[in-house]
Amino acid sequence: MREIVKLFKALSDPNRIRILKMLEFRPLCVCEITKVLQLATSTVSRHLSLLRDVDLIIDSKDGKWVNYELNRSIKDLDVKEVLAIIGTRLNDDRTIASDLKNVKAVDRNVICAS
Amino acid sequence: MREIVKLFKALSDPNRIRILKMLEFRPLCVCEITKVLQLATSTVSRHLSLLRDVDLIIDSKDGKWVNYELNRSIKDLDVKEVLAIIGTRLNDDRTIASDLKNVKAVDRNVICAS
DNA sequence: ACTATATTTCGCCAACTAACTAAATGAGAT
DNA sequence: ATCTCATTTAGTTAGTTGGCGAAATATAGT
Repeated sequence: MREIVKLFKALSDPNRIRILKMLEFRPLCVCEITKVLQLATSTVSRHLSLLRDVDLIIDSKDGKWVNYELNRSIKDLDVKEVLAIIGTRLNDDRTIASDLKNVKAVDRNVICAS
Repeated sequence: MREIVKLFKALSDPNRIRILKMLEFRPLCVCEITKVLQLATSTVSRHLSLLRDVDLIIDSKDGKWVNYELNRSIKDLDVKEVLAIIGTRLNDDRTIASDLKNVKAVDRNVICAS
């Protein structure tokens, strides 16, 4: 019970949904996500650790960057299905579409530390 | 976006999940749910109106009672799928199992106004 | 070792949530 | 009309959440 509630809680924030939809396109580092969402880095980091806590995403170090990506190999059925729901939805949402455009344009080597 | 976030928010509370699982068994009035959850009536009423707001449940008047039941004829795909997820989960959860037992034993004519 | 950059953690504040009690509303029974 | 009971709404309070900036941590390059 506690787990599934935690999962839904993780999904009940627009910025976290935006992050998941961005990660559908490709793995991203914190600063790239920060750039698109226009939030403080610390805020984005907090959102990401929340999403990781419920296994929706996984992280891996890459030099000074931390890459976050959707956890596509998850075994947990709840997470799997919820991720599938998110995947098929919101593609015509204004914000989501705009985010996708921004993600495609973003390059961590150019954008971070600016 | 706002809608799907609202839907997940509605599901991110243990008492609301318990209500949904109880309603899987049969339609219930507010006082029956109140009895099982052991919360103030007003609190339960608020939870129910929240679930109704996102179309997870529907209500119908029956004399002095208001019956709440799962909205099984919903068209919205998100709501439909999420309801299906809830439906196949949590049946072995302690609290949920106990709630089911209590719901089966509850009778509005005996229990309400006690 | 020192600097620069990326990320995380901490402490704070404003907004929201879930609980309660009390008051208001609605509908059946006397 | 009045009474009773089920439910909803309003007002209050404690706890949670999401935002920020500052400080701490980690890693790469000089």
